[in-house]
Amino acid sequence: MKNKKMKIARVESDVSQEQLAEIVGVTRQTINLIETGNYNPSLKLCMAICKALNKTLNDLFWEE
Amino acid sequence: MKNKKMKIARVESDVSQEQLAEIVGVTRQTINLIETGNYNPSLKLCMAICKALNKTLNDLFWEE
DNA sequence: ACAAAAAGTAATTTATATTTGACATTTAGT
DNA sequence: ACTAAATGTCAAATATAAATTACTTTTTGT
Repeated sequence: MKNKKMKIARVESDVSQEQLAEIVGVTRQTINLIETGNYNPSLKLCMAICKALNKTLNDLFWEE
Repeated sequence: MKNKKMKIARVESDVSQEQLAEIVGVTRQTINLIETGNYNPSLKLCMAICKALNKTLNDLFWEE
């Protein structure tokens, strides 16, 4: 289950995986895993990513 | 940082910590930790809890 | 076409979420 | 007051998120 919404939001904000990683305090690989693989990030990390990209949890991580 | 919103939603749904734990497939202690302590649950668990309580991520876990 | 930046991926290690089991405290019903 | 259910909490073990290092592939710009 790729996270396409997060990737789109990141690209729209014009930041690279590496830049986002630095902003939220994780490594580039962690960001990449969330966008590409089946990964299960922590709530804290999800929140940090949302705030960095000016989105909410529902915007980036909610699925029906 | 207690999660009061989650506790309220759970009580409104009339389920105990133990029942919710069973529904989402974790132990009672994990549910208790989320409601009481400073805890950092996984996204998957947050989603499961939201669906069990008919709420969204923003409803239960978003903070500005 | 070429170089550089960005993205994908894998193996191993480290940090921490979650489990397990157990016990103490609080709450609700009679 | 008494009992049972629900909740709070702790220590130790296990599972897994995240870090680290390193390498390959794609994209992008010139």
